Amino acid sequence: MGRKPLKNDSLPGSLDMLILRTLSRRDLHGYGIVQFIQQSSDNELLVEEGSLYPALQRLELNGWIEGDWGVTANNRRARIYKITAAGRKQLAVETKQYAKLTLAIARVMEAE
Amino acid sequence: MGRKPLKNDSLPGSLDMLILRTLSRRDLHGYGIVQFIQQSSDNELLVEEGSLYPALQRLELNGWIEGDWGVTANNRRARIYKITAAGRKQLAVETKQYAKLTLAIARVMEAE
DNA sequence: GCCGTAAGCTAAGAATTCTAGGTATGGGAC
DNA sequence: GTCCCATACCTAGAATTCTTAGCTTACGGC
Repeated sequence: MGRKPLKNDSLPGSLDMLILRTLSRRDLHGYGIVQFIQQSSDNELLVEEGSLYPALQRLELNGWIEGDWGVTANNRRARIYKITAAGRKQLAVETKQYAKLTLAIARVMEAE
Repeated sequence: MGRKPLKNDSLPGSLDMLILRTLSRRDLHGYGIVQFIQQSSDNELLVEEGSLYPALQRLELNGWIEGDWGVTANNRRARIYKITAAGRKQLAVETKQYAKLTLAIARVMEAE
């Protein structure tokens, strides 16, 4: 099927929320975050690594996530990220904001 | 109430769709498009003029809308835009894409 | 030993938005 | 008549985010 995955440039600004939400479930490394988002979106969302790593740095700078070097299940060296308390608050804020925004857009799209 | 309108930087990429959708209902000038989006979104979406006019130029360059100088109901000189056939096709494409994207995001947000 | 894959990273460019200005003019208040 | 507000258009520059297109390291199977 012609199911090209959507790049996230269709909707910038949602990447932070997706990462925070992913980490709110379990600690994970960058590569794993990409895979989780891809799989849980039914292979429709593709996060480029060139978007991901800068995003992780952004989030860490803001104190919303914390990364430490560790080892994955496959015995690979990786930077394991976990969400902070501030990150959970931020996730709540962004989730709410996103809902408001998509509702507003839906209103415009459906107006007479 | 503290109802600050959302700027559209929360969701870039949706502006073109909103403009096309607005013009798919009636011909309108830029200022009127801003007002329509604001009102139909219940005052939650605020399109800055610095975003709008470049967007209109983009859309016209792509052949999705056409503008002509005219006069508004208030006897003001204004550039009246109308959507083209290609613009309607593009609107359909973007609407579909947007639905796909928000569905994919919802899946990630709700995954276990 | 080789190679594919997991895993991390960066630089340069493209695209879109905001900020913060500017211009022009119609109509109402005075 | 003059002033001012709202309507209406526009642009330049900065900021942000994303993509493209690379590079690097190291595990484990063959």
